[in-house]
Amino acid sequence: MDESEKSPVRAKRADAQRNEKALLDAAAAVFVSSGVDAPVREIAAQAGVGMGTIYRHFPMRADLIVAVYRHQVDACAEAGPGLLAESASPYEALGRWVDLFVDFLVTKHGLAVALGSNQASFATLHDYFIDRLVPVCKQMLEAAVVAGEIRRDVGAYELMRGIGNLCIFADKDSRYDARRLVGLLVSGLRV
Amino acid sequence: MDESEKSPVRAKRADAQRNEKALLDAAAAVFVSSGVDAPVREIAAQAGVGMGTIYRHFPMRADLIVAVYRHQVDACAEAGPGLLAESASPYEALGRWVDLFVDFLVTKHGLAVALGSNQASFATLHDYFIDRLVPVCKQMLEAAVVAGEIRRDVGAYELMRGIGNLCIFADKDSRYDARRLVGLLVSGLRV
DNA sequence: ATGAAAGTGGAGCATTGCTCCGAATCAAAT
DNA sequence: ATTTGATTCGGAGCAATGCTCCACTTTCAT
Repeated sequence: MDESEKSPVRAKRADAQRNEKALLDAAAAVFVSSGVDAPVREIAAQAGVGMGTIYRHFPMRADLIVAVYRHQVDACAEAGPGLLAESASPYEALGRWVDLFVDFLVTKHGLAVALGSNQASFATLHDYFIDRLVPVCKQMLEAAVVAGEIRRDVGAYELMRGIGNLCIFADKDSRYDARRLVGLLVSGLRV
Repeated sequence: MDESEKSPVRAKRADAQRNEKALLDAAAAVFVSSGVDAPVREIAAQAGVGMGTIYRHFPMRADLIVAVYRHQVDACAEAGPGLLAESASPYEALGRWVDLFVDFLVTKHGLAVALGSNQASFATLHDYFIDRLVPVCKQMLEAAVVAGEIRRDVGAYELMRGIGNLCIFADKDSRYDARRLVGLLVSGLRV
């Protein structure tokens, strides 16, 4: 996967590359302060570009969100096999992996909502999370089933959606602890 | 609590009463077809009144939502003690009561989101649900704890919020079954 | 019947998502 | 260095929506 030389198409213009970088940085900053549902204008202003430029580089809001969080999602996905290998049991590995995911989600204001929403503008985001994380989750789930630790009738997709949902608005209410409830949900998996 | 005769203040004008009724009916209909987050203009149009009239009767969106669903929430709250009395165990009663709540929530498009959101405009809604349902839930939870059926470290408020969250977007994705996941969450309560 | 109080309607402002196209910029060719 | 065609940019402008404000209308006690 070499990004630097694509023979068929001409490389992107220098200013376009600069702007894309600026946009990514700006979005990351704004997402932290105002959540992933911050106004497009705010991100554009922070990056010092016009709105047209945002839509040119990231046609849908989800494209920008994915670009900003891709690394962290990948890291979470890649942590799965390691946990499975080094944990005392598949169930324990699953629990630790889920904690990773929850910690990621609850610190990204508004991300869990966007994830659950089936709006067309968020399709890319939804799909990226699903494509990347569901297979890992599925693997851990199956290992735990084989080990006889959990029930076999819960799918990885459904579990991930449930965890995502439990993280919605978790940052807005001090009386609500998403980690604790996700823990409850996961212990509900036990045979 | 007699609504029909309030001595000190003059009774509401006849046209105002008519409009309030029309608004309630219109809102109920629109909530079914377009969800509780339907545009205010749509509800006004359906009721055949101006927008000013909506805001006069129901200053915040939550007021209208509460007015529409008050009966059903009350019914759910009142079903609690009966279930506790007639079920084989407190835990079973809790499970059945939670099913009632979930069935109510998943059929009201967008309600679960509004419930979880801590926006000021939804404060009344949030508070009404909490005031009405948390005490009932707490009672069942405590009974189940006393019976030694569930762990004692989960609060009623947190559980209700978790259930509400699991119902978010439940109507938008056929691969996701809120009832099943709530069931999982509740079985996670077991000691 | 009448006038004050209560209620109404919808124009209008603010916010936000998104499109569109003339202007600005870039890079290849000369 | 200049030209020139392609690429990219910027932000005005449109549409949707929440909410306010107040001149006008309706009701009702007198």
